[in-house]
Amino acid sequence: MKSTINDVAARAGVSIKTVSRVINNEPSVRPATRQKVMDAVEALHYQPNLAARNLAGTRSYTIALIYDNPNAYYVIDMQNGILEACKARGYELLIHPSNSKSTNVNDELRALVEHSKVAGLVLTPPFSETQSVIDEVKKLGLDYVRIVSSGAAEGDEDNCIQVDDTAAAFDITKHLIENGHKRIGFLAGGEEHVSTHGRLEGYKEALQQAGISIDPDLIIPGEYSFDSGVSGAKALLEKDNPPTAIFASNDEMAAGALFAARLMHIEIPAQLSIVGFEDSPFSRQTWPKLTTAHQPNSEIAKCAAALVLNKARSKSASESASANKDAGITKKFVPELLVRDSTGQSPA
Amino acid sequence: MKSTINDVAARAGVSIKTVSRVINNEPSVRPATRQKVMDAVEALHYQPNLAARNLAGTRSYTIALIYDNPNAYYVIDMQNGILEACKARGYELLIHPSNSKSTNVNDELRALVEHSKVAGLVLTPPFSETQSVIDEVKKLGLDYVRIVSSGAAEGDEDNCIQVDDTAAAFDITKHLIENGHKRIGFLAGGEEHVSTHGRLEGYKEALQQAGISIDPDLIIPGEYSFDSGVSGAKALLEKDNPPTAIFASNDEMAAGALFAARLMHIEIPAQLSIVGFEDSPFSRQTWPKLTTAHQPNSEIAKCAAALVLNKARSKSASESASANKDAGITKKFVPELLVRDSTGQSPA
DNA sequence: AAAACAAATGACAACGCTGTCAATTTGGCG
DNA sequence: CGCCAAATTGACAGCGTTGTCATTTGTTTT
Repeated sequence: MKSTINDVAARAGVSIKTVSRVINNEPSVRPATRQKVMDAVEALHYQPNLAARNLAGTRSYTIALIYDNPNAYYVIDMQNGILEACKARGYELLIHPSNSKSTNVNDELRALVEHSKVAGLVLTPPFSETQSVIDEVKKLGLDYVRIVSSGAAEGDEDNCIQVDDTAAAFDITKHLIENGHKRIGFLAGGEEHVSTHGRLEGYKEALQQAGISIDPDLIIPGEYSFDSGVSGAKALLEKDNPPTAIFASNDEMAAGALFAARLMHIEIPAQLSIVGFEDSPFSRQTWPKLTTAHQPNSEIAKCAAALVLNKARSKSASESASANKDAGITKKFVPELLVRDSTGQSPA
Repeated sequence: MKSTINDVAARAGVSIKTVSRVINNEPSVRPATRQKVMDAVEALHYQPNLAARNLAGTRSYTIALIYDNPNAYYVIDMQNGILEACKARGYELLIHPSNSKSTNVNDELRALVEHSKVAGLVLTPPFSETQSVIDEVKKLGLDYVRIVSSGAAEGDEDNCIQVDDTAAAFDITKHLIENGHKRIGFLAGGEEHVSTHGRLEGYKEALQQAGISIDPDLIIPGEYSFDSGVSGAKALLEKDNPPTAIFASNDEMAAGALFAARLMHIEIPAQLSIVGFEDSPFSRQTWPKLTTAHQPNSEIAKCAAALVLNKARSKSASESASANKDAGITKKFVPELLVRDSTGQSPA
């Protein structure tokens, strides 16, 4: 049967409290004793019982992921990353999908906290960028980490994992410019996302640096959806002086743009280059495969979770090495350019 | 602060044990007493503490979802459905993604059960259709529900939620036939999935019933992927006597088929009809939108979870109404034909 | 070498609930 | 009315941890 802390204590010849100290990495345990205990833990394959810990302790061993995102790929990636971090530290994950339209997120948050003791929260866009949600989380006194587009980190950098959309968009645009493109269309994502603005910013910066003037006519507002990509690209391509390249704000839109181009019998990439953003499976389910910026969602989530876990832990009175605590946690990601088959030289 | 069972007991003027009886729906509580307690529960917004329950009780209030499926849409749908059922009954969900290639699922199962007391399991394809996994689950004495294609339910119907792929495939094919199609290509999914065979079966039955002979040349083996859809459709359309309609075994393949057709400048649905299966977001991200069979994954998952929860509960010694226990749980689903824009009259 | 202090360890009571079993109440019946 | 079985209720001991605080052991200091 499963072994308990008593078994370990007996085997190591110490009290259960000492075992508790060792497995919680508390100070005031002699190295020799610590070793004895760890050996016993090893031998018995001991794993602390989560229910007991949650019940007895002041701190909890559960974190929650709150999301409201229609993009299944994104959610799954996030989840997997967080799960990985949790598993490594013996925490449990509570999944909480939420619909910001039909329910009041703040109420849900409160209920969540009251019902299950939760150690911390991982917030993803759009919640992570919504002030009222952030305020509520703070009010509840919860540890949290927000996964946000760089612009939304403000004075809260300690609690953010940032994605530098601007830098990545800059790189993508630069790639197009280096391929001789001078007229580059931009399909913007939803206004409410901070990333939308960041990506546009990067696009503009790259053009400016290359001395190419910005043509507002080539910037089409839209949403992060396939349909929006289709209509945006159409609008662009039906112009008198159409662009030779299109920067779609995400892969889904790029797929739509690709489709629109195909409908108009435009060859990709010979006559038109198209880029996406995110490196979601979408970008591999098109023909040709999309040039895009790889956004390591799973890794991002893993870092976010690790950060929350550290926060929760450091609250517990005694903490040994709080110095290099956050070692190995990247707090700022720059999606990397991934050149595939949808971009090429500008047709002169 | 959060109220406990003691608060409720005090307010209702009974012992905590009686409160426990009421919230667990145990018999032997006088209606009047029950009411008093329920009023107190109501007034105090009492919610039983999960950690305490898990620790104290013999049964657990956690079920697990084990999956190994690359289709993010599918997984999210499943998850949401299960989560809904869990929330309704006060259970918690443990998510366990697994990779059958890199790890041994059976070991993972064992670890899962030993570590966290788990009340039951929801298994999805391909695990739900893998004998060795099923055997292990049984050996561990776990309650489980398998979500399977009808063919795989065998003598285990009590533990299965079935999806009748054959019936749905029959309906889809019939729809094509009714539109005058006589040469219908079939793009098959992965051999290892039971659904693949079921769908092919339905296709054949419909043809036979319509008196159309089955042309093996029109049945192309493949996988449930976009690329497979592209190449399969190409193979079909490059034939001397190409089909006028293509039945792709899922939406992803259908999207691929659509793309291949587009590349060959074939108009959809004027020159060629294409159908998918599943009604995943894929089917709405194509142009034209796909005719498909709606597979209510979220609902299926919800039923599966409800069933597991019932199993787990009925084990607990005292159960009042075990008669109509499974009321409202559908155990067999037939995906429903959804006619959209990718199918039309056969040219000719 | 003893006193004084700090570090390491342990005993024991929670945590909020369920399970067991004993105590009490109820209702039916002679 | 009183007695007995059945139905209802309650007292209390865990479940496997952590937190508190007392105790023991080790290390300085003088």
